Amino acid sequence: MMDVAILAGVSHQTVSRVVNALPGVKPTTRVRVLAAIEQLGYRRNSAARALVTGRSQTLGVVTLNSTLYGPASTLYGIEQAALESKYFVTVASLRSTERPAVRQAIGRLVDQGVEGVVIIAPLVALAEALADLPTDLPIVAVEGDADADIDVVTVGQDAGAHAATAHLLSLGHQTVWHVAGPTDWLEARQRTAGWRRTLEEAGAEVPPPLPGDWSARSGYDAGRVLARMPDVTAIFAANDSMAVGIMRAFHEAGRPIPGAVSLVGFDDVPEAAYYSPPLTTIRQDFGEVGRRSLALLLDQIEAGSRPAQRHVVETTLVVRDSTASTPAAGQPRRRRPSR
Amino acid sequence: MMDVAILAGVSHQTVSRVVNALPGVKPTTRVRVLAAIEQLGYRRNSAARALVTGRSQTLGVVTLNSTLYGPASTLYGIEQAALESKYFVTVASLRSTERPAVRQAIGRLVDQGVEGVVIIAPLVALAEALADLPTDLPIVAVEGDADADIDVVTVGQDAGAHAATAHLLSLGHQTVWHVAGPTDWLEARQRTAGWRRTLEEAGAEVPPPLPGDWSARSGYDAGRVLARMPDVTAIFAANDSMAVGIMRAFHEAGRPIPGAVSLVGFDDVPEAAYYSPPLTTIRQDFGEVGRRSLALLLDQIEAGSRPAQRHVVETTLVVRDSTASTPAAGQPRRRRPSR
DNA sequence: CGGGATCGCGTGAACGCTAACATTTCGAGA
DNA sequence: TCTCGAAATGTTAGCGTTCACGCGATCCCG
Repeated sequence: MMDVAILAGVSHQTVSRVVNALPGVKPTTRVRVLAAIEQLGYRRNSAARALVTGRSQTLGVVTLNSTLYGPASTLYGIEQAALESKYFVTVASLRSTERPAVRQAIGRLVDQGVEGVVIIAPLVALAEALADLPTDLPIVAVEGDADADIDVVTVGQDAGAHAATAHLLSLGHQTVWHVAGPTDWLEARQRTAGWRRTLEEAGAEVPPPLPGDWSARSGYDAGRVLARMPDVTAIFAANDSMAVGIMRAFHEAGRPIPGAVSLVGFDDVPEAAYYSPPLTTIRQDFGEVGRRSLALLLDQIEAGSRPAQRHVVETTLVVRDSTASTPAAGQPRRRRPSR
Repeated sequence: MMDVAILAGVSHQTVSRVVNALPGVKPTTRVRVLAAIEQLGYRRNSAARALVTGRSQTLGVVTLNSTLYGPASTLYGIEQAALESKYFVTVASLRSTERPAVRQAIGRLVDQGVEGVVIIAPLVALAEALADLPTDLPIVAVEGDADADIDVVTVGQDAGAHAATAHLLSLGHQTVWHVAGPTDWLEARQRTAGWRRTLEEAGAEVPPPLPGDWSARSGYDAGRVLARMPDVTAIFAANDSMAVGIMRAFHEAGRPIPGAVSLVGFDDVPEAAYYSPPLTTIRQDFGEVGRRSLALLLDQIEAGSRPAQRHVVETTLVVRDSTASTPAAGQPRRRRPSR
């Protein structure tokens, strides 16, 4: 910066004013400084700036497994929104779902000097892990516990699960079976709860949910069990990947979907419209989740402490071909993928 | 730090020595300092440290669309490896595939003070964009151009495409059709090239490749075209998502896979084993790509300038049920997903 | 028992920038 | 022409570390 100042024949402070676009610099000197900057290829040192201003222009994102469609999409949404607001995003992946792992990840980010953190780790254990955290650190939890005293952006899991279950019931199914996600994920619990509530309200029998871990493999395992049970006519899978496994298992068992069994997934991954059959599912707007999270986080950073807020991003039921009315209406509809 | 020093009755420099685990501190004073740190909840300021050391402990990752399975997995691999080496990872997504967008993204990261950059943006335009970059910035390109004078970690696209095509030919197919990825992606070009080479070497006819954009939708569109052509018996899709769309189109057309047509994908996404039919595909080890990229980058940072290196991560052909010998051998095999 | 090597720790400066204040320059009105 | 205030620019200090020294205490060996 000093070099630029000398070359432009001004003081370093004036250079600072120019690079920060502060007022009070005569246009002629401004261009002179700009020219010097250009000539020397000067870039301001962010570390020095962060040191003196106390702001790093960096946000942290803690994510459990950024390979899954949901977290990856949310991360993408956050990053795009951060770009708009001139913030950087640094990521920290969790190695386990244990409480110390969460603390450690956040600790790492704090050490690096992030101004705030978004946690995309919808774990039950998270609420506890957040308890013993520096309270002055702005935090937003995606899919976090509503009871915790922090900002939360959440997807309408309950409403989504309700929509899925009600859709199946409205098609005439006596009840709906459920292949659940891992029980230490809040989303999984909420989807299960929404499913159960809907069945109870409809006076339908509530069969035991089958355990899954989001993977197609676990869906397949659950599907093999369900395919052996002749009275199963409707299934709500807690995500699309498991639905794929279920479809596979039923295909192998010779029980057509939706001919014999109707199936609803959750997520609406980009491929969902092209599965065989095209999958009826609950669409989540992950991009919106990312944007809202960031907005909330920036608001906290600006405004300082304030009452915790809670945003809900609603889901959409996307009806495709994996659901049909019962009793099986003869030949399955065959139509082109809708989307 | 000064507060800690005073509380422990030492100088700030001794505190620095303790937090950096440098030798030359008597064990008794070390514990005293540690106690003071604990008591005051001291954390060292990374900005100050970065300012004086000139090292930010931060790496940048430029990615095109971190929602796709490949980039997301690679990013995950890089982050995990960076964690091992005590580095942070900040991400910068590209908004377009244009050359200035790449420069801008890297510029952003440099402004933030990253020590090196991994570019996961296998674009043809990338090689050019890299040309006018600060040469002293350590860079590794994932799937970058081999001709460029930078480190490259690449997947054996050509070998993978060869394996896929040769597998189909070995099953007795006269030739293999190809649904390609976007032409501005290097990977897409290389897969197409490997496919073409294999056909030519085998003396098979080379049909025109159909264009795609990685999405299931584009695969479906291509599949609808191919399904109308009775002489098509084997297809190589440039990724698994497009293969899903192709499967859908053939299903609708009443042409069974693998009964009438054999299909091979590329990537081996986690769901591939559970599609209907389970998809024969080329597995890519994205985690390994991430690890290697990071190793190369750290090596550059340590060693300074050195001749550009080139690493190839090989692929594996995973044979499942979407491929069969021709002429169609009657009933398709039905077996449980392998994986 | 003396002297040099080693150990343990402290002092001062510097990293590159911005905030706060001080100073100069300039134009307008009396 | 002089005065005065606003605009433009400069000066100084300090952000929290680490680095390069320096200095006294301790140790070992002849």
